[in-house]
Amino acid sequence: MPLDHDFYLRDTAAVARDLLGMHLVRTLDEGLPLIGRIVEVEAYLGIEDRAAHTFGGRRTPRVESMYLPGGHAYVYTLYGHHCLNLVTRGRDIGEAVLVRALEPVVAMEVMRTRRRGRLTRLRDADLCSGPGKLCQAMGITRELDGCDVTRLGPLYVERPDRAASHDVEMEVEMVAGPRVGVAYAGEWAEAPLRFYFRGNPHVSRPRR
DNA sequence: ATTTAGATCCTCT
DNA sequence: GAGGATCTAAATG
Repeated sequence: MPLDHDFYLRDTAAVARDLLGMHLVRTLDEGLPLIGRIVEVEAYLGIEDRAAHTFGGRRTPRVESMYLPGGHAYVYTLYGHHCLNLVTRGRDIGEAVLVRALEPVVAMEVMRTRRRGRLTRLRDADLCSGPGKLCQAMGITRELDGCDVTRLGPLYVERPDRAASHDVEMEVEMVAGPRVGVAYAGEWAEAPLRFYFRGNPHVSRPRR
C-alpha cells in the first residue's frame, strides 16, 4: 500500500529522512512495475529557501504543483532531463523533497534499456544515481507532474517489507550534508538538507 | 523576439 | 576535474 497523506504532511526535512529506504514504484502500461529503493534525497524548504523554486513565493506555471498538498509529485525539466520531487506539508506551502538516487530493486534490465548514453558500459550503480538518471530509468516525465503519489496509480511510494528494509534494520548510517548544485543559494547552499545512506554505491556522488 | 540561467549528464583528461 | 551537450521556462527588450 502507498504511503498516505499523513506521511507527507510533516516537517520537510523529517519526510526527506524518512523517505530513505522506501520503495518508489512506477507502473507502466505494459509489464511489471519498476521499483527502486530511495537512497538519496534533498529537502527544499519553500519561500525562505533561496535554493527552492518557490523561493520568495514565486508562483509560475512550472512550479504550481509544488504548492499542491503533500503527497503529490512535482516534476520539472532541467537541461533536457527530468527531476522528481515529492511535495510535503500543506497546500500552498511550497516545500518538497527531491529524489536524487535509487537502488534498482525490480526490473533493473528495463531500467537499463530506458537509459541512454553508453549502455554497454553502464554499471548497475549508474542506472539511477542522479535525479535525471532515475527519471530516465523509471520513465518519469512531466506527464506525471501533479500526480497523487498516495494512490495506487502510475507512481507511488511504499514501505518495503521487513526483508527488504535491511539497511534500516541493520542501522546503516544515514548522513546529512549540503545539497548538490545550489552554490548560487548563499547560506542556504551549506544547509545540511541532503540525506543519504553512507557507503551506498547507488548514491549520486562519491561516498566517504 | 531574444537571451539567460539552471535542484544535470556524459566524455574526456 | 573540466568542458560541452542539451532543453525549456522565465526574464528581459
